[in-house]
Amino acid sequence: MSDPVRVRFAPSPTGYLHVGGARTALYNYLYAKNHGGQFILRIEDTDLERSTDESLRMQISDLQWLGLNWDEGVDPETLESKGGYGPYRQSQRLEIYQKYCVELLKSGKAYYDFRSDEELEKIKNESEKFTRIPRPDNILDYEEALKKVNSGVPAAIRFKVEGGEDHVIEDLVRGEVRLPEDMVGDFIIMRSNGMPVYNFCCAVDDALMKITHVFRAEEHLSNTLRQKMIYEALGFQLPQFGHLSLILGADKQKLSKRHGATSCNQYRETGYLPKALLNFIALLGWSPGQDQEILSLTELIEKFDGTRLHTAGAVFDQDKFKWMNSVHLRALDNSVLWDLLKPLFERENISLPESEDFIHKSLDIFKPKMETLVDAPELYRPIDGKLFEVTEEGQEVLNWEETQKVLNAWEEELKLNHALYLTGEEFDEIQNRVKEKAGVKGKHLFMPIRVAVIGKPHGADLKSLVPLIERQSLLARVKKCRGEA
RNA sequence: GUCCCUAUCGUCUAGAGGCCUAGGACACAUCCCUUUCACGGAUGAGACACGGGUUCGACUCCCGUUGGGGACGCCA
Repeated sequence: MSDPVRVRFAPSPTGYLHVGGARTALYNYLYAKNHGGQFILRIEDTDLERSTDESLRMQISDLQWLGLNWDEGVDPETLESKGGYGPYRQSQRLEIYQKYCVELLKSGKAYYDFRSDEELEKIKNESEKFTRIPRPDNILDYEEALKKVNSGVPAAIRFKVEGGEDHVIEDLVRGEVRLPEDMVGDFIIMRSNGMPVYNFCCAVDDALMKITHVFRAEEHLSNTLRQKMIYEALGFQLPQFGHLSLILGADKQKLSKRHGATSCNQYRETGYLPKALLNFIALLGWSPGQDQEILSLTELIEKFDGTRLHTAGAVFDQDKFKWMNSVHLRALDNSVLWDLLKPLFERENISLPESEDFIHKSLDIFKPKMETLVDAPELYRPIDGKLFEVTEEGQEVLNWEETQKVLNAWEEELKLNHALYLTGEEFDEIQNRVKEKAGVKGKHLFMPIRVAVIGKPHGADLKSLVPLIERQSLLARVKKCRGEA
C-alpha cells in the first residue's frame, strides 16, 4: 500500500489570501479529503521584511471563512504549532535548515558566495541577454570559507547546479515534464543574514513533513526543478507534483491587484458567500466532468480525485461568479440568510421587524433580487419609514398629471382602513377602488402608488410589499410625496 | 533574449480516433410569464488558431508555425 496522503498549503503571511492561493488551498484540501488524507497548514515566513503576524491572522481568518480546516499546522487562535511534524512555521525551524545546509556545504554541493549585491548587479547588467548568475571564479573550501564568515564577512550560500542532464517530472496535471538542469543557475539557499530561502525550506519541510502530493501554481515549475535537486542532494524522496494552470484577469495576464478584487477578503466584504467562492474557483481549471456546475464542498470532495485538471490558464469571470453567488444565495434558508443580513442592516441603520413572518415574507420577495449580500440594504431600506425618500425617477412619476388624483384616492382609502397592516387582498381591493375614483389605469395607476410606497417606480410586487409596511407609515409616505411632511 | 508550459464559442468548460450537425454554463439577443423590477421558462446567435503528417477516419495522436502565459530575486 502507498503512504497515507499528506498534502499542505503553505502561504507566506504577506497580506490577505489571494483567490489564486485559495484555489491552491482548496485543491490540496479536496485531494486530501477525497483520499482520506491529512491537510497541513505550513507558514512560509522566512522573508522577515514582509511577513507579519497580522497577515498570518488574516490568512487564517480567510481560510476559516472558506471552511478549509486543516488537520495539522498552526493553531488558529494561539498560532502555536499543532501536530506531529512541527513546528509548522518556518521561522521556528531554522536549526533544521541549518543542519541540512551544513550537510550540503560539507559535501561540496553548496558553497559560500561572498559577492556583494553591487557586484551581482553589475554582472547582471553587463550582459544584455542575462539568464542566470554565473558561478564565482574562486570558491573557498568549506573550512576556509567558514573562517572568513566567522570573522564577520557576509556571505550567502548557493546550491551548486552542475547542469547537463535533463530532469523529468511526472506531473499530476501535465504528464511528463522535461526540465533541463541548466535552466537555472546556482541558487541561494541561505541568505547572508542567516535566513534560509524558499526553495530550500520548502524541499526540506515537504520531505520532513512526509508530504506526498503537492498541488501548486504553474509558476513554480522552475522551482520544482531546484527543489528536485535539493531532494536528490539530501537523499529525500520526491513527492508527486501537480502544477496548476494560472488564474488570469480579463486581459489574460496573471491575476493581480490591478484587475480589481483579488483577495478573498474583498469578496467576503462585498457580500459573496464562501460556498460560492469555493464552487467558482474549483471550476477554474478543473471540471467534475458532468454538466453540473453548482456544487457543495461535500460534492467537490467527492468528485475531486486529482484528475481532470486543466492545463491552460483560466480567466476569472466576475459576471459568472456573481451569477453563481446569486444561485447559492437563493438556495439559502431564510433564517440562515437573515442572520447574515442582520449586521448589514445594523451598519446602515435600517430598522426592520424581526418576526418570523416578516423574515419569510420579505425574503421571499427580495431573495430573487439579490446577487450578493450587500444588495440587501438597498432592497430593504424602503421598508423602514424613517428612511423613506423619493428618487429622481420617482419624482418624475409624481409630476405626472394624473398622479395627484391617484395619491388622493390612495390616501383616502388608507384612512378608511383601521388595521395595523393591510393584507394583500385588501391592497388589491383598495387599488381597484383607487382605479375607479381616480379614473386612471395601467402604469399611471400603479407607478404613483409604488412611488408613494417605496419612493421609486420599480421594485417588488406591491401586493406582497404593502403588507410588510405599517398602514400609518404608508400614510406618512403619501403625505411626504405630496409635500406635506 | 533563454528555457518551460499552453491552445474548443467573448468567458468557464464537456470532448480521452468514428457517439460531433461539437454538448452545458455565464454574458448577449428575442419571446413567454409578469399592470413595473427580479426570479423562472423557451428560442437564437456564437468555437475546434494555422499548416503538415499518422489513419479507412481526426477536435481528439505526432511534428512545425503562430498566438497566449510563466520563470529567469539574498520574494514565495
